[in-house]
Amino acid sequence: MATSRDVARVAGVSQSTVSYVMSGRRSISPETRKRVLDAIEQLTYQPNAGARALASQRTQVVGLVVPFGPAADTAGLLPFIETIASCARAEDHDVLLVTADEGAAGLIRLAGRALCDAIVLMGIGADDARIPVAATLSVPVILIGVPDDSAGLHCVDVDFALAGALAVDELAGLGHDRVVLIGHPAEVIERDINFVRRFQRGAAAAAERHGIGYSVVAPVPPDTAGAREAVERALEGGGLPGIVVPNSQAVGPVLHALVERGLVPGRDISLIGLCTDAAAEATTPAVTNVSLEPRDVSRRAMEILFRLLDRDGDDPAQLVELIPPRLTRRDTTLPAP
Amino acid sequence: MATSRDVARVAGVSQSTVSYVMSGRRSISPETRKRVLDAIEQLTYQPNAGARALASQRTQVVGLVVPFGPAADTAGLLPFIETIASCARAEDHDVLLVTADEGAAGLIRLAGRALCDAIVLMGIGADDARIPVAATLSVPVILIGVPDDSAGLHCVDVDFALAGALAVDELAGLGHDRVVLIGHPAEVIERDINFVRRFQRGAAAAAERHGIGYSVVAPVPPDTAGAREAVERALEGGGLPGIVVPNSQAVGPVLHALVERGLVPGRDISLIGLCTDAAAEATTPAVTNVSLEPRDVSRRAMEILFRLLDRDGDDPAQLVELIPPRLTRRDTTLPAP
DNA sequence: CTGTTAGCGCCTTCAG
DNA sequence: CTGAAGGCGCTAACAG
Repeated sequence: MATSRDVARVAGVSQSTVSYVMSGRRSISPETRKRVLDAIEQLTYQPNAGARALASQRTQVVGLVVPFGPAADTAGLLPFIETIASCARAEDHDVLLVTADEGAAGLIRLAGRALCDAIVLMGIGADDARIPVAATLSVPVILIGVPDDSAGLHCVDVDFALAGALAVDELAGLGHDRVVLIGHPAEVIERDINFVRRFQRGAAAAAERHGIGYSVVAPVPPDTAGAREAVERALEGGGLPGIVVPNSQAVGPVLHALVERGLVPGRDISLIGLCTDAAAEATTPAVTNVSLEPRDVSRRAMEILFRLLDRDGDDPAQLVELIPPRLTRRDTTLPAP
Repeated sequence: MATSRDVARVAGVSQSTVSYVMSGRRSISPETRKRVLDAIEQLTYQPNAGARALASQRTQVVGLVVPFGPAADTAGLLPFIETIASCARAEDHDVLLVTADEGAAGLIRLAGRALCDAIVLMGIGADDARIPVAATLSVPVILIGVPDDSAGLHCVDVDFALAGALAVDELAGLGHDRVVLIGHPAEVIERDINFVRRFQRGAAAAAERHGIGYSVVAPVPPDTAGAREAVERALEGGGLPGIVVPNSQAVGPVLHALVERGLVPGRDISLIGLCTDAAAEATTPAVTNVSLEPRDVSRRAMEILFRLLDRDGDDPAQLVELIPPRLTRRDTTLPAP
């Protein structure tokens, strides 16, 4: 495997000149520059990442801590990972994947061994033991998700309170005089992910504003039986509530359970899901949804992270950035009155 | 950040002794050993990954090339990634994630810059341009998936031919006199992933063995309309065929479309899906399935990879390893006659 | 504009 | 059983 010294020899220059040609950190005459580039091509030279990291103190790697394991959001994770990887590559960085089961130790390892220049931390709990550790690391950290106390770390997330409000506003506008949240799965509630509360708070506040009823059915196992029972309980209050399902997994089963009872969403009753647009379009019928956009959130997170890495760019002023979701009317809400 | 020299100074030994204590590559007296370990703890020393890689020529990193992008298997990927990450950690390695859109250049980068010691390559096409490149790299490569020509590289995959046979055997045993494959989505066929053909070949051969009819409906968009039309065409042949859906995404919609037509799977007709057990249990009703086990495949792939990395272990004899799937009877196949 | 030089932090042979 | 020393390949002062 060729080294920069080999390149230097072939090009008839000093090794440091090769380095400078590659980094562009000082001006090089067109001729030598060309000789070096030719030699690089001829030898198919590529710089050794370890050596470069050692000398420059920068790895060009972003550590990504993903919430795999039992409580993983079994599918919703991929768009995050994909977007983060592609944003990283766009800035000439790679992504080192670490699973959350290492806990805070994983963070310490990433930073302590200089495996990466920056860390993206996902699956944030309301009271996450990793946050205080993350705050002391020698590398910038961005959280995807918002803990109760972010300890001075930057966070990005969907504005779940707004999401709740959007859903309830829509249902109130359609004439429903009460709304029911067919809630999050047990595991999410147990892990005390903050967005559950944020969503519910936003929804409840909106309901109050509109002077309509508000209740929650949770937890809901995302299967047929769980959905049936949840629907049962949702309908108990009498009348025809507007239903909100803030749980991708449960949207399908809930739709099903309604149809089973002879209630056709979009004709007899309204249902709004909290899920990506792609997921919303895949159900039958397509569900009116408030969209989470993992790609937008990830992109913004990476923007902030790279701003943090550039010493000359100012730190983003806001510590917590909430990406506004949007509501898209599809086939499961009543026609406008 | 503490270095091994700091540790050496605190412990009152030479720097190389620190190194030997950590690697265990030569015997150290219990006392010095303890002094060193204490110093390490006191300084919370962690070795610098770049320096170690530079000196030892080993990065302790596995490169993972995933088929993100338009044609990604939108959810089925996660279990692979998760298992690969956890197997890597079990061998004290990390995972560097690279997306397939870099193509062969990504492989060259991974190996050429010494970013990793080994590569796992996923999303293998029947005639994949990356294979010949991968075969020339300076690091071991394992393919998850089987190309037409593996160029001497090791591969692991599900035994799709056996999967097809299992499904058809079961349907024949239940008395169906013809089977219909409601096939793979267009994108998979276009990319010419090998397993489509392998599955169909296995299924067709089994049908012939049993002397029953065999036909394929494809491509099938994994949505309601696509499923409806596919079911329509599947039923055209007359009688009640046994249906096989070798496409996780399509199982739900196809079930739906059948029910819409008044055909209850498990009572009026048989349907077998090709999907993970988890996915099979999540449908309504739970679908009899031939299971793909991404975790088993990934685990085996990592076993082989680490065998390839240990110079003393012999290379696995077989270049291509096919993991046998298994059929689990659930609620969408007719009771045994 | 270019070359020389001193490390970056660790591994590993060689001496003792 | 331990130390000293050279080098892994590159970056970034420091000299011209």
